[in-house]
Amino acid sequence: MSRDQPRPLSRRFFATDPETLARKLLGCTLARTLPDGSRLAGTIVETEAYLGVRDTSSHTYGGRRTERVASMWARPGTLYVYFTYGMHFCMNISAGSEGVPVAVLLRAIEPTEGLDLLRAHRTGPKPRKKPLTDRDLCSGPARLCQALAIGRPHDGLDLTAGPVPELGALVIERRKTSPIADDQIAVGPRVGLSGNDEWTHAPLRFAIAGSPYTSRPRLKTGLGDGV
DNA sequence: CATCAGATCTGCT
DNA sequence: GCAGATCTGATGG
Repeated sequence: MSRDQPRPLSRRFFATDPETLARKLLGCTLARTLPDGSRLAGTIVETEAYLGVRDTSSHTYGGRRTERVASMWARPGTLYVYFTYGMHFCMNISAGSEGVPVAVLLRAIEPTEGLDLLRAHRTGPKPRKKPLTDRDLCSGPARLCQALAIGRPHDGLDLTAGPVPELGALVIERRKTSPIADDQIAVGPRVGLSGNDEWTHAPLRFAIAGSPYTSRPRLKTGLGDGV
């Protein structure tokens, strides 16, 4: 409440191939304002690219176009939120161009604002055996969504548009610092895939090298990542 | 730290 | 029916 208004990125920022977008997003601030005005934010530290119709691990492999994946086909900058494993949500941002179903999965952020509320969202009503550490708050695609209170209603949200009264706001803020250099980005295979082809092992997972806020399994740079 | 089962539901075969 | 872009708590080293 006591900060500048979030400055969303333009459509142009998202209108690129998913690998490029996955790299560009690293270091950007993901800011969420709840309907009651509370502000939550964090720095994006881990992403994955999903390459669409040719990518066997993409939800749109083979040109699949069902209601569920409609947002991946939408304009770049559209939020694609899907429900999985019976209890989790994961959020992606569509990339490329309208009609080209590629996207970037947000896998982890370093929490920077609203830590207490992020923790409350993650903990829920039941007491925990061991309290969540800051590192546990947003280090995983489903954790991230739970902490930021992102769910089914947010699917299809336009990240380049303003806030929605009932849903609050969600924006990627224009970066204050220079982009993360390629030699500071750790690259590896995507997480949680069950296939066993070239796409399963393709280096499409990106993280800020050395960040302690990424999800497990940790990524090695092979270039001295400082951890 | 590593591995494993269980939770819980939806879209598609 | 069944597998799925996951997470948690428990167990063993």
